[in-house]
Amino acid sequence: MESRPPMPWCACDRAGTTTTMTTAIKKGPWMPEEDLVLVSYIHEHGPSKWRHVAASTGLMRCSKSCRLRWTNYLRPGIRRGHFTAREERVIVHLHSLLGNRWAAIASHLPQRTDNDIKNYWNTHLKKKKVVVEEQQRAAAAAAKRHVDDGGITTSRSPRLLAKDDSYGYDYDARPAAAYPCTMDNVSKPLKVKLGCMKSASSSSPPAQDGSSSIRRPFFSLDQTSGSTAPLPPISNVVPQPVLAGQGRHGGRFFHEPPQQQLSSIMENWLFLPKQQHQQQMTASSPTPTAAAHCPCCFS
DNA sequence: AACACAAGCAACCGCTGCTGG
DNA sequence: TCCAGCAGCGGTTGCTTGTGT
Repeated sequence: MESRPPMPWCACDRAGTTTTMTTAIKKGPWMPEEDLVLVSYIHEHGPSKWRHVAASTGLMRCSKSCRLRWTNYLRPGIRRGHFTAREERVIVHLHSLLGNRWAAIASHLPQRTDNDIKNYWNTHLKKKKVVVEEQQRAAAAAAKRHVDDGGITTSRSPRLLAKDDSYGYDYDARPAAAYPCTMDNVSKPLKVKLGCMKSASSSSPPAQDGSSSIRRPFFSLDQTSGSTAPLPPISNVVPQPVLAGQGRHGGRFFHEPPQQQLSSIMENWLFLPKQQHQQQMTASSPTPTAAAHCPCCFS
């Protein structure tokens, strides 16, 4: 193995490449104060030019760290915590199609970050997948024995299996504890770590279910919370996307509404049994246009 | 109550590809 | 056309928290 000098994580780690970064780059968990600085800067200038963000804010963080913190944690509209049954199914199906292309998968779940999905896959779904595959193998072996014995067997497509509850419990019966899409992401750690939120009771413990006990953050980037946030609509803060999934400015986190919800075609494909789906596609789309956008018909 | 182990997740790392000079 | 800089992406790490003994 050829030994190379370790590559700097990002450009601002390189000695001498910036004039302002004369001190060590800070690593590790972000402090609430840093979050505030970053959010304030992005509020003013927008989430771009990450190198300038790092340099201008005085944060001793490299540009990548700033970008990651924003995209994975501070960005408004992201949902954290419990994944719903539907989200799980989407992830499982898209992963079977796309593999570990987390950003592509995340583009169909715009409230989730690729990092979140990746973590969720690695910690939850991968294990489930192994269990399911083992069950399928066992079932297939049993069916084969049945056929060998002269019996009748039926096959089920993976899609049918997924439409059922193949994981052994009823997803939809589980409570969907939606994490509020607010700047609680910032205010919660602020409250917990600094205890500086006037609106939060000093004696109340942090929310355990992912929801926040903070009644009114003193600022918010959330459009839907109806808070008295002094910030403009996020459309003013966040530059409108170019084309989803295209290139580095593909706006993977800032998709327009068509990406914010699954398209009907995609929903169709994900959640309907295959035969039913194909019948529907054939009936409803005499032209190949719709089918051309359907992953299974397309392939 | 204390310790060990496991799980979850935020952040780091480095490669890749796009853009503009 | 080439090259440097920048941002995106996926893999990995290590810290924190939860759970069992």
